[in-house]
Amino acid sequence: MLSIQYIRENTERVKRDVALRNTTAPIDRILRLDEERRELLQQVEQLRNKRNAASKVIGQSKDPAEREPRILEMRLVGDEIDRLDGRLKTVETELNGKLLEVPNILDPNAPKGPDEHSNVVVDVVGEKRHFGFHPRPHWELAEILDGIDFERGVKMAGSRFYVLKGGIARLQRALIQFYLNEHTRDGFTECYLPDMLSEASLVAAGQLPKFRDNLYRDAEQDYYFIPTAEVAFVNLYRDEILPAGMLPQRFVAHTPCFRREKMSAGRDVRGIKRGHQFEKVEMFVYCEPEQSQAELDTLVRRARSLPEKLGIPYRVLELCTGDIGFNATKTYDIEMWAPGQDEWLEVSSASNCLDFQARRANIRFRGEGGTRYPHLLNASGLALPRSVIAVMENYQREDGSVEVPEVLRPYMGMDVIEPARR
RNA sequence: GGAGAGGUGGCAGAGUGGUUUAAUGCAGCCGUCUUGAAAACGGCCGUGGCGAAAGUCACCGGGAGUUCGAAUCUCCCCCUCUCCGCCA
Repeated sequence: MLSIQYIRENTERVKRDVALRNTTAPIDRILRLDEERRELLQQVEQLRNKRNAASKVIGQSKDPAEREPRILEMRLVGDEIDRLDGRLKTVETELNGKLLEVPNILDPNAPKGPDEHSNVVVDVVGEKRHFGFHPRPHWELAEILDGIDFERGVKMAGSRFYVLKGGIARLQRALIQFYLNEHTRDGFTECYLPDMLSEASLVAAGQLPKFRDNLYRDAEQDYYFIPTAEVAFVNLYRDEILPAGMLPQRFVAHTPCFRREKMSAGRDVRGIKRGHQFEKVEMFVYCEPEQSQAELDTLVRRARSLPEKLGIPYRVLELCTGDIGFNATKTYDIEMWAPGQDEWLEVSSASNCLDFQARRANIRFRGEGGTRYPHLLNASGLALPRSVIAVMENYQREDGSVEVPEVLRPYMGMDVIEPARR
């Protein structure tokens, strides 16, 4: 969240950024509540001070004639404190609730625009392969390879669920291994994380209260299924003050992700591009504020190195103000080319969230200039089922077999995923 | 799931209604002494809110209550540990 001080002192900037995001936030209401809160706070504290002093005198005196009148007086002061404090609590509760609805400020250099159509392509890398035949979408390849069982996935769980089999299941595992090894080799610490987190953790990471509709949760207990490992990483150091010299901290994890999405009937219905459950390898960085821009650049560079090593064409997008997520100030997307579907697939989103999540999660560090909020960044590296799609569609051969990219062969133990024998 | 014991500052550990603005020790920082270091001695040594400042208020796992006054008493919840049961 933004600090109330920041909103108070930079009201115009905050309002402008909310508008640029093409959303709304109760800024004026927040400012009024803040004013009321400070007024009540001063009154309550003045009365408390009075009571504390009187209570001390009462405690030191043994003489009932001196004690009784003071006790009676303080009883009244106590009632007044209760009354004002009750109002204060009400005001604070509403204020804090409203503050959680305000999105992060935007990087001033972010391209302006109302929605994803205004995102800017900043780089396109790699030659789209020329096929001597009409390239198939991955679901057709999957049929030839007997690699994805859509019908039984639906039978077991419902629409948008599937089963990966044989070489394709192995391909996904190989990609996970490859990605994790790339990151751990360069010093990222691998983590195995909880896939279910408490409500407090979802609030801290910025998923709640605004995005409740997108989350799965346990019906009886306080467990939410993570929509991304980012949520877990934000909470790793929740309510902590990190010792001096500990930053930066760079992590990576492979987790499943669960997202409750309103699936529109005609869109992305085929294949494994979009589901309620998918795998992802996620990078996450805690750093000092001065370093976050450089860390974001590094994360983007890392993410784009992966399609490069896989030999798959990709492009880099800089998200416009209307498409940048609630928590982020600046975001780059990486999209892999999928020739069978004839579209670009988003496989990574790299965001700098500044101190927005650190503040929500109450994470600080000791550094020069005292105790401060670190900056938090996240980047996929990369999303799995879409990587699987990209490999299948880019490396397909006319008979429907799929060549295994060079870098994955040690993990696959094979050079080609062959068609199933009928 | 059952029974029991606990949760106090970076760590250890006092404190069961009022001179506690949480004792004391360790660790840490500054200084004195010293050629230097150690030791000794002195000082500092949690987080946040409000306030121009002086200052003040809050925080002893979380919440509610009793009281003029709560770390301390009552209730609810969370978590940790030990034993038992179950389980991968």
